[in-house]
Amino acid sequence: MNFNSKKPIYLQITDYFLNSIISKKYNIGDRILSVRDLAIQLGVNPNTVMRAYTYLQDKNIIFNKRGIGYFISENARENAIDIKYKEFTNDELPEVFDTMKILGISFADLKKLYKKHKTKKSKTHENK
Amino acid sequence: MNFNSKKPIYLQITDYFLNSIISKKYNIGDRILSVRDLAIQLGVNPNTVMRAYTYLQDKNIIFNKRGIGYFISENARENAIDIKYKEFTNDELPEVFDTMKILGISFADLKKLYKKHKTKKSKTHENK
Amino acid sequence: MNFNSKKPIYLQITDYFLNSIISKKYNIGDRILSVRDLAIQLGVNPNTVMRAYTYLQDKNIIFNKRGIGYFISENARENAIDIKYKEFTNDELPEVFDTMKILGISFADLKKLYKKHKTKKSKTHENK
Amino acid sequence: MNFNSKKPIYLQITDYFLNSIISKKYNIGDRILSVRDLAIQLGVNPNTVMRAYTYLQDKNIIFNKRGIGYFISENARENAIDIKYKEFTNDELPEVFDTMKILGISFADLKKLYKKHKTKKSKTHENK
DNA sequence: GTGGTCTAGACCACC
DNA sequence: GTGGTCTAGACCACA
Repeated sequence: MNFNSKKPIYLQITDYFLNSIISKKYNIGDRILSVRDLAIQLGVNPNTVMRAYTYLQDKNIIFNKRGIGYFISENARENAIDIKYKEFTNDELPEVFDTMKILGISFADLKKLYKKHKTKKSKTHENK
Repeated sequence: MNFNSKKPIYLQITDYFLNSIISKKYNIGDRILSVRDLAIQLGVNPNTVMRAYTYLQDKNIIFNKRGIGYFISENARENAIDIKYKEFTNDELPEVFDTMKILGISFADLKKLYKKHKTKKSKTHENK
Repeated sequence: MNFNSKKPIYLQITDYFLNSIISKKYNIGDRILSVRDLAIQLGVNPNTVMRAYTYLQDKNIIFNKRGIGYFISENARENAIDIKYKEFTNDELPEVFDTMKILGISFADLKKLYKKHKTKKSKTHENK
Repeated sequence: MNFNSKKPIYLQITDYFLNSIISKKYNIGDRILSVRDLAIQLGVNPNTVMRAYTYLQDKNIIFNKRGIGYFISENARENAIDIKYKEFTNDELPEVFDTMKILGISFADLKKLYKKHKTKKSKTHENK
């Protein structure tokens, strides 16, 4: 993870977990890194990681076993998808659609931009 | 304008001007409200309005006649469109497309959401 | 406020606000002390207060006006009552009832303890 | 025993013994499971069980015969009741009564909640 | 070893 | 002036 200056680090951490859970990199019951260890690995203060974990626990994505660590919750994937989807439809999309209207961008235009984006992505993959 | 959104107020103000200029509510040479007056009208700190005006002046959207006021610049519309478009393709869209991928939302799904958004909007208009 | 060693300080702060809102010491729209000021007044670190405020904002008890401060939310009282009531019936009460059963304390006994508690309270008030 | 509750595990274990002794599931002189065995049975760290046993020994509920094991003490039941009762009247009850006052819950309301709690309990038993 | 709370203090964006 | 994020580091309870 290399941090995007824009978003707070702790939210980038939560995002990493949400995405990883959705794409099944983490599965129910998996233990995740301890607060300290993840902090060291990310070169970040434990408080920052703690903040991310607290958020995820609040949203029922992870849970804590006392003195042992944090684990992926039962319905983590469903909850993660739910959070992401709400964010998407309530925050991201309306903004995009409004901008489209103002700029006079049609849905057909959007499709072109979509294809361009996909090819760009795949190229960056090739270069690795 | 909703000042409790996540977006800084001064950016919401600049956005209002960008949009208004693009949709020709303001035209070249028009005088806009003084910092003071707009601040009062919006119930906002004059510093905040000042910041928006400075931003717009920086981007050649408005210009200042000392002691007289702020006016819409020559190429305001072109510049506004340019700013908006860059923001759209560089910041908003990639984020949206990435989220789509993670959530497994197809472009066809997006179209449905687009239509839903349009009908919702028009309904709110009718109700006014 | 003088802090109970048992409960975390930040939760005692949230509790103070919940109780104050329920008993109408704070009303909708009231501004509450700034993070810094409350921290100073309580002799506590601003982070601790911040934590309490973040919690209350999450629960829709208070909201933030950018750069201005925190204010009591629209439905603060309802939400506060809801939180307290759930805590009461889900956490506190079952424990009490279970203990009663184990110790063989009847509901009539409980009433006596209730009256005793009330008279004790009123006495402490008289002594002030 | 639910080890994810807010209560420390070692206290949940002591509670189990206190309750069992009060309800005469354990009697004077009975040997209880070794630290090791109980730890295995509960899927818990031996240190945690040890802590519970130390606590109980401190309170004269159990005693240790070196090299042999832990046994129920002479006045275990009286002591257990004493501990529970003090905890009940000094800690649990005042909290409950205070919350009642804040929420405007009368003693009559409490009775309703009491009845509801009893019927709920008996139903869960039936379903087993 | 684990997390949870807290302090002291910094820096930043925003109003 | 306001809050928001972050660091560094401490201390504690718990397993």
